[in-house]
Amino acid sequence: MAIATNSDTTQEASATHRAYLMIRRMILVGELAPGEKLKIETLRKILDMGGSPIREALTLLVSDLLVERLDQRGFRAAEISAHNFQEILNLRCHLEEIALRESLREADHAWEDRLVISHHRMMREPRTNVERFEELHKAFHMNLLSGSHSPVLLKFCNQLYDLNIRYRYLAGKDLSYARRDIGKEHTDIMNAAVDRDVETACRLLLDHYRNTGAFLEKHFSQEAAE
Amino acid sequence: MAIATNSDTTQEASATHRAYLMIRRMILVGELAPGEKLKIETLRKILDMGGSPIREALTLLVSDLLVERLDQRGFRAAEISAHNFQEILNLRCHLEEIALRESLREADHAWEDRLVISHHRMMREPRTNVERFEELHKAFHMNLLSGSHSPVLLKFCNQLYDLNIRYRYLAGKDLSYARRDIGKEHTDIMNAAVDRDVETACRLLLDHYRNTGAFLEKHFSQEAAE
DNA sequence: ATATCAGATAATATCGATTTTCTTCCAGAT
DNA sequence: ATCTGGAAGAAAATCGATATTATCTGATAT
Repeated sequence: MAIATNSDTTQEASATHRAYLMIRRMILVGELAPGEKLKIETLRKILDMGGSPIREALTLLVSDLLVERLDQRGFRAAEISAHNFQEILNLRCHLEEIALRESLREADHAWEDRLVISHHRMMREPRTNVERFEELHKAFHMNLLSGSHSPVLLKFCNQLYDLNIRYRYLAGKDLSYARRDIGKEHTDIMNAAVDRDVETACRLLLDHYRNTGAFLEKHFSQEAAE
Repeated sequence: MAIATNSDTTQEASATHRAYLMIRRMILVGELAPGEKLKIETLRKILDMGGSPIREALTLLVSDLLVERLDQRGFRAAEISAHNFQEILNLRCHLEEIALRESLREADHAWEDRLVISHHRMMREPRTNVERFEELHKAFHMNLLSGSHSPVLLKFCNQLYDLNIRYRYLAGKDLSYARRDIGKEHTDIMNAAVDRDVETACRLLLDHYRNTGAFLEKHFSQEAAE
């Protein structure tokens, strides 16, 4: 749940956890394509470990909805679809609004600090390292909600965030933030949140998501038409 | 996702799936107490299989929030708390309302058939076999939402349903339906749903949950006071 | 030509054993 | 008396091998 700020998490911890992080990353950024068969043997060679941690990592990813399990025929990267994209976007808007309202209601001093810091870090990060920026971007959005005392709700939001970001990667790393002034949007959201202006914060947050959503949707339609 | 109507699912399928169903059941009905350590070796003997399927089943249950994984110290049944109970109840109300509205918006003929049938089966079932009744009860509630074309949302509702039912079992099998006319409540909900009366259906459904919630809450407080 | 079946092949699922990691408990030092 | 260090034991995590199950291929029958 915690958003790691340094990325060498991959070195330590258990084989299962390493496998989980690496496979998850590969699916999110599209190195493993949607629908692609995930063979244990292949992954074993890539990750250099036994089958058990691989299987366990894949099992974890199944419940993240990033991997699908086929009866007794192994695993594959989850399929994508325009419908699924819309569903994720829609659910995210619903759940994050609930979480944001609760977060602002419960928010304390520590929450405000976390929010400001993560905003600052995100703004300072150059867009050159896309994955690094996305990590900070996610941290900011999750911190926005982190005042909420609903771990389950936060878990759902976290999951949906990842599912969504995957579509963003698949649409192409470069074009994601081309047009809009993303920086200002984030700052406005943060300010409304810090002011505890619930209605404005919710409106801005949902607009933020829906705009990105509409943008990506357009991209997918173009792609489908080609 | 499909609600099995016959319960001998336990015999067929993979070892992993059997382990999953059995451990899940044991946690839901309270045979495995909240916080209880789930040792692989112990479960191996009980379920008579190797460690791998057990681990995999436990991993699946972690994402159902029915099992907690402790760093490198194995698994245990998820803890319970009044706060967690309230969170589940609250989230359920939010999510099921979203799902019900969508379900009624999209509902077709097949949905209506499913709903009526599952209602009928639930009403016919004697309360003597609690687990069997709970299965049908769940099927009814899930069918209510099943018109929705949001598999992710339905998955969340399904998960939350299980988390909630666990508290009901823990509160004591007998007293769950003591006072209210549960039958009528369900029938009223179904009728409003079939009439596509969205507002009434939502109101009745949420009242239904909140009443049961308040009842259980009272029970837990009493228990805590003892 | 198409469909069906059997054998061969490949991949998964599962097991039993090994390695690693935590926990406990006791001796010795402060 | 309390704290620290370090074995011994228990448990989890992981590996390599085996048993199962699905898939592919080609031959035969329709």
